[in-house]
Order: sequence, then C-alpha cells, then structure tokens
Amino acid sequence: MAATIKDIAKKAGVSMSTVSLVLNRKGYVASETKQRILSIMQQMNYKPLRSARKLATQKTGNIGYIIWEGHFSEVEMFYSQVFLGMEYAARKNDHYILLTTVKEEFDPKENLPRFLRYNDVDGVALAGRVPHALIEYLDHQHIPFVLIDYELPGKNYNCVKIDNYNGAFRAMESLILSGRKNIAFVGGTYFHPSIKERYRGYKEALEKYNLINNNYLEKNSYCEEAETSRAIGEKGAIKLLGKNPAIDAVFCCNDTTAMGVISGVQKYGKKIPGDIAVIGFDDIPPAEFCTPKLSTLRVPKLVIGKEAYKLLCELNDNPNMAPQTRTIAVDLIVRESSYSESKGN
Amino acid sequence: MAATIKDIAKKAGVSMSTVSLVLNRKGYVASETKQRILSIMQQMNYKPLRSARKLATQKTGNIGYIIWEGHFSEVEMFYSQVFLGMEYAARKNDHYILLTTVKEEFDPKENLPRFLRYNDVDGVALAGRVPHALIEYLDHQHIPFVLIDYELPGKNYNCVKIDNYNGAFRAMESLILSGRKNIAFVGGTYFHPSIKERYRGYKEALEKYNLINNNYLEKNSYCEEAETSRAIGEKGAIKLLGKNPAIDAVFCCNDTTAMGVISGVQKYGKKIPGDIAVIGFDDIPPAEFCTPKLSTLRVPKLVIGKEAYKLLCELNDNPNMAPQTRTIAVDLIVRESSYSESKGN
DNA sequence: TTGATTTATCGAAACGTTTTAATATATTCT
DNA sequence: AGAATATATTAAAACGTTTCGATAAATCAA
Repeated sequence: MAATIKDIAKKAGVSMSTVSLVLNRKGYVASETKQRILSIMQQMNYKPLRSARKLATQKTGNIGYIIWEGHFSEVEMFYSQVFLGMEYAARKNDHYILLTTVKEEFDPKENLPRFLRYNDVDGVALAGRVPHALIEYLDHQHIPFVLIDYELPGKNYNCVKIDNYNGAFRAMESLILSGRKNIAFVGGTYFHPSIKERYRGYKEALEKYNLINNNYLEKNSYCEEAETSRAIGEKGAIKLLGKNPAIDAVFCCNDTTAMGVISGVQKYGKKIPGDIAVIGFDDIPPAEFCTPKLSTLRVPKLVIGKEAYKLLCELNDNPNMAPQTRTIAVDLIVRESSYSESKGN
Repeated sequence: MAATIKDIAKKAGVSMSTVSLVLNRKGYVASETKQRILSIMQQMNYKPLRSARKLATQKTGNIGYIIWEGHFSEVEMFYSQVFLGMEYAARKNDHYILLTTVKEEFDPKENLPRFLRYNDVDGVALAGRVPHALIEYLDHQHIPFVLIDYELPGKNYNCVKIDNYNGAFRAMESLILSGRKNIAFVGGTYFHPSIKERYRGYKEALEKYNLINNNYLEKNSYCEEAETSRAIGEKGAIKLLGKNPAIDAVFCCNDTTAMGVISGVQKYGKKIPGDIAVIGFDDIPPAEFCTPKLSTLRVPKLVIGKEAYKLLCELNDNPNMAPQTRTIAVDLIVRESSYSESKGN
C-alpha cells in the first residue's frame, strides 16, 4: 500500500542505495538526482518505516523516562514538565520517549518496565527519587542512564541537577536584605539530596549574615517527615510558630510545602507577607495563582529535560564517557508572599 | 551479541519457524519441544527484537496519546492519570503509549506529531479538547482514534466519556436534599460538551424539585469564560454573590474552578459549608487536601484510560466497527465543603 | 485398509531499511 | 601524463522476525 524505498528508486530510475543515501544525508549524490528523488518522495508521500530502519541500524530509537508512581500520580507537575522538555528535544533526533512508572517496592525480577525487559531503549532518564535497585540494575546492565534531580551519595552517575544550593542562598539573601531575622525552614525529609542542598543554602546564608545564635536552627527548622506535601507544610508551620513566635519568614523546601505553610500561617492568624514572608522552591503553576501569590525559585523544567536528553545522546555516541553532572541555574521570582515593602521598615 | 531466534533454534535442534511458533503461542508444537525451547530461551536470556517483529507483522506496536499543550502544562492532573490508565492497560498487549502535545493553533501540515507524520501508530487517543483540524486529519487518514472526555456535536466518533449528566444530577440532589435552595452554577464556557452536560444535570435536577422560578438560572449561573481555572472560579463566585446574596450552594463545573469558588466565597466573607456548600467535579488530588476539603464527583481516571485503550484494540481487530461511545460512571464523594450537618436545619 | 484429518516441523520468502565494498567517472595534484 | 583523490552510483548482504505452503507422521473414521 504505502510507498517504499523500492518504489521511489524505480520511479527515479536509481538504486535503493541512492535513495537511502539522500534519506540519510550521507555519502555523495549528485544534487540533480537528489532533487529528483526528493520530489518523488514528496509526490508519492513516502514515509520511511521506522521498524525497518531500526532493524537495520540496530538502534531502538527509544528513550525511557521512569518516574516513581507516587510522584506522577500526585500533585507533582514538576516531572511532567521535565518529561515535556525531553519530548520537545527528542523531536529533532526522532527519539520516542517512553514514559512509565515504577512502584516504590521495586524488584528487577518482577516489575521491570517493558522497555527494559526487552532491551528496547537506547537510554533511560530517571526522574526524581527512584528505587536504588533500579539504578543498580541499569548500571549493571550497562544501559546508559541519567538521574534527574536526584543523586546517590558516594556514587558517581550521570546526572542533571538543579542548583539547589545557590537558589536557596539567593532566596535567603533576599529575605535577609529585606529585614527578616528569624527565618524558618520547613522541609520534608533530609533524605532527599535536593532538599539537603536547599537546607545547606539556608544555613550558610544565615551564617554569612551572622544571624545564627545558640539554638536558632533547632527552633526554626521542621524536617521530620519522610515526604513533602501541603499537609506537612501546614503542620510544620503551626508547630514552628508554636515553638518560636518571633518567626518573620519561612523558606520552604518546595512550593507544595509552601502552600501548606501559607495556610498554616493564616490559620495561626498571621498575615503574609506583613508578619511573615514565605518563599517556596520549584515554581509549580499554582504558585502563581494561590493567595497570596507565592514567591519562589523558578526551575526551568523544560531545560532540565532537554539537558537530560542531550546527555543521553552524547552517552550513546560515546559509551565510555566519564559520568558527569550538569547543574541548571534557577531564578528567584518575587511575588506577593515576600514583597519587602510590606514589612514595616 | 544478544541471542536471536536462530541461536535458539540451533541449540534446540529445531527450525526458526518452530521457535517462532512457541514464541507466539500459535500452531502446533509438541509440548516436549515447546518446553525445551522455552527453557533454552530462559537460559540464553533471549529477548525478541521489537523492530524485527514489527517489520514482519506490519504493526507499529504504538498508540499515540495527544493532549493539548495547555492541558498538560497546567494544573490538569486529570489527563496524566488517564494516560497512566492507558499505560497500565497497554502493558498486557505490549503496546507503547507515545505521549505528545499539540498547540492550540494546529496545522496538520506543520505541527503534526511525529508518530502521525511517519504513520507510526496503530491508533490514537485524544485527551480532552483538541484542535478540530487534528480530528479531521485522523478521520480522513483512517487512523483509528478515540476521543476521551470530549465530543463533537453532530459527529459520530469513537469516544470514552464521563457520565457528566448523572454525576451532576446526583450532586445536585445531595445539595437539594440537604436543604439548599439557591444553588449556583459556576462553569467555564458552554463550549465544552462535558460542561454542557454538567449544566444540564444541574438544570434538570432543579426542575425535578421545582426550584426554578422566573430568572433563577440567569441569577445563579456564571458561564462567560472561554476556559476554566481557579482565577475564573473566584471571579465567578464573587460576581454571583453580588447579584444574588441568597445563594446557599455552588455546583462547579470542575474542581479547579471549585477551588477558585472557595476562595471567592471566603473573600466575600461567607463560611463553607455553613453559609454556602460547594461541590466540584473530577476529584483531582488537591481536592482532598484543600481547606475545606472539597466535595466532588470522583472520576475513575485509570478506568477511562483503560477503556480507551481497549476500544482502540478492538478497533484494530475490527477496522470497520461502528463508532461507539462508552460512558464511565462517577461517584459522589462528600467531604467538608458540603457536609449537610453544617447547614443549620 | 484406506482415506481423511489432526498434529508437528521446516524451508524459504517476505517485511523495508542500511551499509559495505565494488565500480566508474570526474577532478585535482605533481 | 599519470597518480591520487573526490564524486556518483550500485548490487547484494544483512538486520531478526513472521508466515505461507509443503511435507510427513500420527490419529481417526469408515
């Protein structure tokens, strides 16, 4: 039914090889013949058949994108955006991105994504925290992979990460320079490396401006939970305000938590940003629409996806490249929740 | 490097055909030989090569999943969940689901997703509102497709839809039976068929209980906008309360809008659900975590995806099947925003 | 016992590409 | 001019499956 290379070749009076060469922009072909072939392709509405191509080249043409089920199912638009960034970038090289989820309790023998079970990807992107058993599996099978927004302490894997430290530091500086002195940190677990880095930015900014006195950190940080969520943000805010009524700003480990903090602070009867300034991290879409609008660090999610894709491509071209880490900068977006004018000084 | 059918055949002392037959559970093969082949496959860690398979069978093994860019990028977890439902279902038949987005201003000549440009899918799911030009393109090219949560008036396409009418009707009944009498509707545009149906459920429930007097509907509905969003919900709520202070409940066209309505009502100084009950539609994840927790109609998103996938498979098996519509039932979830005890009667 | 049917296996062609090595011609370098 | 090199084209093999039709043995029906 559909036209094949053979049909084109016949009609153009050349061999299949020549057609293939123009298709792939390779080798030498007279510009006159090239034009003729091109126009015949157009005219016959020729589409190269992917499976035949892939069979001949021994490439799969697929990139896997794996995300923990919980992250995709919940309010995490973050990784969907990163996915889109990859998808956009992959359009140029004609890769398909295969999105799938894995469960927390992951066993390579049982729940291996199909595209891994059948060796059907040229590389894999791992979005956020994923089971370590999965990472080890990929490493062991020598399947190229990159971690996105996640790192394994002690291990040296390819990785695209956010500049968590500097982002946090800048957010803190903006709070400090606008006169806030008792700045709390509300985060989920320290377990997540990104959050660890954000906390480090928090701490070192305080140190730089000599704001830390005796038990400042204990009084002002809430990091007891294993996850991050709105509910946890709310709980954390209320708990901290109970411990230390002097708090005049909160830096949150991410926007989701920040939204919870906002409602916690409001329930507590304090005004934002008048009494308390709040800054989140990530710039998820609701940040712009909640009340008050949330100040935050904008993470360029599409860029992250694109960078991860590029890294995977390089890995394909050069399989024994040394593992590298690419760090993506973030922008401080000041919205209502931390306008400095609102603080009375 | 990797084992092929040939290797298996040689080791088992049979022909490639026989190996292929056991691989595909087809034809006759002695159970003894079958076992032998199976165990050799195991032992040699044999994985059939997808591209070779697809080339031979002339199937792509892919299903496209197309969503409007705005829907995926914004706070719409809805269609991501539907995607997951498809992904889960597709695992059994070994289809890959290729997720991509299209822009609003869509031109088949320009922005056709790659998998369509290269005829590289066995079918396509269209999630939510998508450009009509795209639908027409698919129809014209005879590519099997199903619309998800969207319909074209007058056209008879394959479609998996939510039972919008009955859901709305039941929500309204619960409000009415708990004593609410002035029930508003806040929706986006009537343009979207789902919202139209929800509005119809709203209206007919009012009619059944004889609540409609002279200009009840004009006074109580806000449907002027082209989109739905939190901001629009807020605006709508405030506008309606200005027109009609007697309003004691709001049925919203979806949860996103409902969250806006909640903040609008609160800004207006009314209590939820004491003064005003609110019910949304969709049961997106934040519905459970906002304050007050939002009553809503739970749409089984995974089921929708699964059903869409099954429909596409049937379409593949039987290409000239008559177009059909599958309607998925919804459940009313009563949470804080419409507890009936809270209304003082 | 014969002929039909079912069960079991296989050889070879087909699917639509890419790629290698060969051939032929044209161009450039001494 | 001759050698080297660049340009242009091709035939044929390869990629790893599935499937068609053939063949043959085993089972069944009469």
